Amino acid sequence: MRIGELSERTNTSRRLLRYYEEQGLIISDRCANGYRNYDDRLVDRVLQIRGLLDAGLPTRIIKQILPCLDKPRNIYFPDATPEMIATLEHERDRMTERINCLTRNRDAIADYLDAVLVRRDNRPHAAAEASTTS
DNA sequence: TTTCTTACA
DNA sequence: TGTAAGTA
Repeated sequence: MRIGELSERTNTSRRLLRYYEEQGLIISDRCANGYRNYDDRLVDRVLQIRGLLDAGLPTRIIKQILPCLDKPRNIYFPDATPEMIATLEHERDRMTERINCLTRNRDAIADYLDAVLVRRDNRPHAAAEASTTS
């Protein structure tokens, strides 16, 4: 498929797809006219890259660990250099920290929402609620 | 019409 | 990342 289709299927701009390729995150072959041609499997790969990017990983790290995250991973794991292990452990911890941070902020927002909504429900104009309660 | 590259914000 | 220009 050409870049336009991959773009639609992954909800990723053409600009970004070319950038990912430039960073070595994905590859493509070229048609006679110079147009990029992508394998169907790139759809999942791009989605995975976006997920990693959302998780806060920089593209240079993603480029390193992407091959470690491929499907038939557990069977063959020859890509376990000490450096790679260290990188993965570091990123794993970073993600955990990020998750904790997100959790705290989500809870803070949830608490605020609860307080605001409860107060609103207890207001006098809430006739139904008031009569039922008293 | 779609894609390409390069360059600027 | 988006957008513009000039092509093929």
